[in-house]
Amino acid sequence: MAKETIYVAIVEDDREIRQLLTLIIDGSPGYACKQSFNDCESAIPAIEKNPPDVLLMDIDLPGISGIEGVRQIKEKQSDIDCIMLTIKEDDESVFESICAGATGYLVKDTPPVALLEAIRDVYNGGAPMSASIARRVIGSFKKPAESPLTTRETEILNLLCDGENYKTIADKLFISGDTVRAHIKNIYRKLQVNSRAEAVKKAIKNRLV
Amino acid sequence: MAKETIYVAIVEDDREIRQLLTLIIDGSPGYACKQSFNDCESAIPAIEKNPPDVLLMDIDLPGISGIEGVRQIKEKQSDIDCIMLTIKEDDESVFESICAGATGYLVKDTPPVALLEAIRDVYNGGAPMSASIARRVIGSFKKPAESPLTTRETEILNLLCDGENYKTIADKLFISGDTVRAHIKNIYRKLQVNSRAEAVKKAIKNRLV
DNA sequence: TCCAATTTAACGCATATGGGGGATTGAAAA
DNA sequence: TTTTCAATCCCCCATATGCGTTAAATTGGA
Repeated sequence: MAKETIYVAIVEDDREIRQLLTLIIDGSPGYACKQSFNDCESAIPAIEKNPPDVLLMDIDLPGISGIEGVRQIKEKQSDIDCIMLTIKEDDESVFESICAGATGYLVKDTPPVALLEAIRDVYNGGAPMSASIARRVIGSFKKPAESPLTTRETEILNLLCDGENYKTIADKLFISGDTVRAHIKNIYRKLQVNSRAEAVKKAIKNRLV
Repeated sequence: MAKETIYVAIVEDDREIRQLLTLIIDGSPGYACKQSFNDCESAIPAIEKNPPDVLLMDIDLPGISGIEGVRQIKEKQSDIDCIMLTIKEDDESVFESICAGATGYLVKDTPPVALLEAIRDVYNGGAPMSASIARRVIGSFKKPAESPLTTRETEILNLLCDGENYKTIADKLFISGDTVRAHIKNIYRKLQVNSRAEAVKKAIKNRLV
């Protein structure tokens, strides 16, 4: 399995980096750089005609961004594994890329051997990420330690998120509807919202539920 | 930096695996197995007194589960990096573990060298994951390709999630309030909900917004 | 070219919701 | 001991919401 050649395509606007990447890939047995491009505009139609196994995509490109490029390519050719190359690893770029369909995310100073490993990894069904990026992704799942809400309020917020109305919440908690209303008023005040929809949104986004 | 010794603790109920892990770790320069335990009940107080750098936690334990164990340990000692060891890699276990505070997630047949790498990686701020698990985590960010909603409905759903009322939605889209209501009825039918709260919840959870 | 889906629009009605006010109890903190 | 806060309960009221029903214009395929 590790013997077959993985075909790679590169989209990178810096000529030196592009040539360096091509050299690394073509110079390693089991890897071949099929195509390389300056920008998404030329890459997208060419890749559609001649799809690689793995695509290395620079995130910062003139014209169509790497993120948008991945989005368009994955739309049509979901079987191509895309690895983003980046210098900036700010949250937005990382998560936007992932949402767009990227399966790997490497910082540009990744050493050649790690780059080749990442290509192999993504080809074999993995999702290679630089250490700090993996930590960031994992971290986005953790719920914030402290909530401004009391336990009772959190309990009610949960039922609120399920679309229960005041009466059914009251019945489930064995309290009066007016008490439920009182709690909900406090919840809204603490979350700084003034409707159920906003409360639900904030609750889910902030992982209060 | 790579010279200092990383102190590891192990919680694993299978005696053979536990001894094997201990041997691997203690037999490798730069690693030391500080403590090992059968179960969380004995591990939690001991770890609190004598905290390791990295904790290897079996997910399937009698009594307190590995996930719950990590939750309790991270509550008090958030600086300990926890790596889950597992045979099952079903979605619930993976995501529950991550939410509980685990930063790494390895399948049990991970080769010794990869295990040591993972320990080093997590110690250096990474988040080591087996290939299939990383892919799963990344995959959870991708929005489902097809939504049952039309573009107009999605547009309205977005405003709905922001807590806008019918009138303001109507104004923003330059249509009548009744039309907004009509769209929302269709949205509710397609999402199989019957309140705004449920719609918002489903929209966010299914990444329709 | 015609059908199906989408988008637009309207009316009536029962109920849920959100905002305002005020009050009591018990427990925990200062 | 006093005071704060959580949790409980009550009232009024304007408006938003959800449901049923109907129907036009538009659009995109088949």
